[in-house]
Amino acid sequence: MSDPCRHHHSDGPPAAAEVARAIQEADLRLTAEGERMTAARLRVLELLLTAGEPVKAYDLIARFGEDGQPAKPPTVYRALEFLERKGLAHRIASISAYVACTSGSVDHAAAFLICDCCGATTEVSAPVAGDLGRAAEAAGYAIVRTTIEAHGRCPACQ
Amino acid sequence: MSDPCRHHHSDGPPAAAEVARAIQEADLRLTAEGERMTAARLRVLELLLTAGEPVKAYDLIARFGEDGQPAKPPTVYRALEFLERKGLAHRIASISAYVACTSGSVDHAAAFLICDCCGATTEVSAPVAGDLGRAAEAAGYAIVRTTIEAHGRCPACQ
DNA sequence: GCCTTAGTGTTACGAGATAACATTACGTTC
DNA sequence: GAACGTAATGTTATCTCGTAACACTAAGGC
Repeated sequence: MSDPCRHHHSDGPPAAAEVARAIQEADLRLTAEGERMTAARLRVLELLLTAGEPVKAYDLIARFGEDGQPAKPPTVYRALEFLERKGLAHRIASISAYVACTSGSVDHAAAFLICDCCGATTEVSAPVAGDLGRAAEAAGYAIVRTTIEAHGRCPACQ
Repeated sequence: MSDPCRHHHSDGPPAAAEVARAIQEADLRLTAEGERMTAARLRVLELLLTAGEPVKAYDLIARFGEDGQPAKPPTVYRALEFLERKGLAHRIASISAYVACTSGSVDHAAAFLICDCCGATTEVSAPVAGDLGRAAEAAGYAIVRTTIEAHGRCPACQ
């Protein structure tokens, strides 16, 4: 947010019911895959979902304890690593922040539109077969994962 | 480099003559734009060009002095900020590293193919009018800058 | 019950980046 | 060519981000 505006007009955090539903869905899926939704993972996912926008790791650490007690960094970083591996969260490298995944598909390449004004972030699907895929093919690269982030202004901030 | 291979087979650092030519070119262009190619900026650009691949900021700091004396962090970070602003270098967010620009065009969006095996990095032009541009348009975003990085294996490492 | 493995707790530290302020070099104007 | 304003640098300190290492605990398989 190089030039942040004061008027905050994101869609706002999702309702508690939506968060609960997303968590339940994630829980089911993990169980089906033989993975464990532990307390720490659940808490971090909950924080990400509730925020509804990218959150810094140390903000998660600070908000971790229900009683205001912060977590130890490894606790949160481990949970993030797991959630990312499972496609439930993404790291946004250009701002060193993390966001809950809003895409339905499990194994997907993500791309992000990030508003430098209000911080709103939109996840869009990243078709690997597109421009970047063609460039990679031309160069003979075998792509494993991508980081695609566009910064600018959202409709409301223009 | 999550699974680094031992066989190092990048193109190797560019010849001294090439580095010298690139520096001279940059120098001319900056002067024409009324900018100053100061000692610190020159040194950082030289280090980036000589490396021929992404370099961590603290490696630049360590190598900064000709006599082995490190620089102070702000010295290098300021030079990097300047070089990036002038299109002479790029930051690669997904690995927190910096690389000299290998594209001829001055004001360009860059994309990178990064080999997780040998570290070789190829800069390709990032057509903003492509997939990402369409997604942004559909969402009503006005894009200012992009971070596009693909990780995988280069031809030699496959 | 015993064993293996996945996950967590804790301490400490390494790496990445910048804030703040004093000082110096540069080009311009008169 | 002295005075001034601005760009760039020097310096110190600190802040943020992320992980190594090791001890411990919980969960599931046999």
